[in-house]
Amino acid sequence: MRIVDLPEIRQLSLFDSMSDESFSELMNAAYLQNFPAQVDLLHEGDNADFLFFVVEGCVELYANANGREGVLALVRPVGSFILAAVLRNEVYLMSARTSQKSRILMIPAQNIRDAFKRDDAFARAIVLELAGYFRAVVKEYKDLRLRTGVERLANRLLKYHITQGAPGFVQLPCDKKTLASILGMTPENLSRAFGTLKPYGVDVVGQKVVLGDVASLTVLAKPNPLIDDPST
Amino acid sequence: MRIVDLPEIRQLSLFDSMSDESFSELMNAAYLQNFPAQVDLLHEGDNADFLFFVVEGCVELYANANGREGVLALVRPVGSFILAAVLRNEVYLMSARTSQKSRILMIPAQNIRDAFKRDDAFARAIVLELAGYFRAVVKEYKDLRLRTGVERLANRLLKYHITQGAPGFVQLPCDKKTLASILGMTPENLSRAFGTLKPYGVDVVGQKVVLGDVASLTVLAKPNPLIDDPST
DNA sequence: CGGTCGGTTGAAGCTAATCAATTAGAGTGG
DNA sequence: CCACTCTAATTGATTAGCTTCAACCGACCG
Repeated sequence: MRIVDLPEIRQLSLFDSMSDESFSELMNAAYLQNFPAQVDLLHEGDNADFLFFVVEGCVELYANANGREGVLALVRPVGSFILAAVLRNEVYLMSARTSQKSRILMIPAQNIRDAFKRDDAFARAIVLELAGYFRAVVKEYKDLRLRTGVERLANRLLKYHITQGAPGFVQLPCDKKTLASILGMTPENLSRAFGTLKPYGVDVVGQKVVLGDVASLTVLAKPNPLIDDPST
Repeated sequence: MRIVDLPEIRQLSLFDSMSDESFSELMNAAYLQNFPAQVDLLHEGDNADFLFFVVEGCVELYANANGREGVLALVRPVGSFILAAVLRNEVYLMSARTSQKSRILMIPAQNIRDAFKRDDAFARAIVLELAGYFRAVVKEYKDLRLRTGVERLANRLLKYHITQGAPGFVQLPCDKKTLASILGMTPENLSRAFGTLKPYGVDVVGQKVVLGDVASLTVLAKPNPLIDDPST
């Protein structure tokens, strides 16, 4: 948990143009810690004291209001979270908890802000990172605004299908309760949505899903690159 | 419509740390144009050829999918839009149209990207701008996920009430059809939501709203700084 | 006038959330 | 190996929230 030059961190687009000294300095101030599942790492409203990276495992970003809770995103290796709050030195807008046993890298926010002020290449890398984040949230927002629950599920399955690359097969990234929350619905509703998709060749066993008729599922889902493509 | 040193643009946090030469160069390449209401300025999926600023008037950002349309945001003077797409040199995720007669500043995307590469202060200003955008969308997303239509309307009214600073009075920023879409509901539903709020002292006449009992409206709305505060 | 447009109201239906009950699975300990 | 437990997941019944369709109202405008 000291001066670790984790190659997977060093090679992130955020850091790969950074000088060795600057990067070492950041890493010397950082903490690498293992957490069990279901540990709260930070809570919305807290001051942004650290920038986080998921090195291993999985983290849920979630939020509460009016007695309701919603999972906004899953972060998997190697992804960062709450960069915007750190840079603006404001409070977190989302809470974060480990959803599995996870290894988390924590960099003090002040060190990030110092590096941002000092290192021009780092500042530029942050721009592209933030712009990507921004576009990702806009897509999530459009997904929620413009689609029904069944459509969101269908498109999510097709997205996993493409990224996982196994023809006709999809592995869900989490339990169904969490998936439901990510998709903005209740577990009951997700269960019924899977039922609705059965005639389109979707068969679910635990976290494994068989897509028996991708063509007809695609007709139903009407995937839209401006919502579903991770790259655009 | 040539080399205009619009002071309101020059003083934006995006540009105020930029050198005079760089700023002039940007402005020399830019176009300042007047548009009537209901003109489409750009469409989602188009290449990001320009960065836009609303100098006067108002612009709606909206998106379509699955036969539905939703207004995602209103941009008023002096605000920019689609900065993320320009920086990443990708396609727009949202469409934009004038909702009133508007004066629009258009800066070619390539000039923005050049300035970003060349000017360190500009790159840093962009970071803070993008981080603010990101947080704004996250708030919109939470608003939609965690609140009912009536709650969204109540909180929006309270937000306008604060920003407009007139005790007990609110001026709606657009017609009700557009407001409904911004709030993620149908015009009919918005009309009924206003009806629901009547017992809480909300009286609507055209685009003017009287808040007769801010206290009880606040109890209903349960405003949350992590969703409603523009500053955080 | 008639026409259009923004807005409202009513009725019906759909989507999704809630509540309640049950089933299925994954450990645990005897 | 079998109960026992705990949780995830499903299913059914009900309700809430919202949309849709249709009719209607009033203001503004030719």
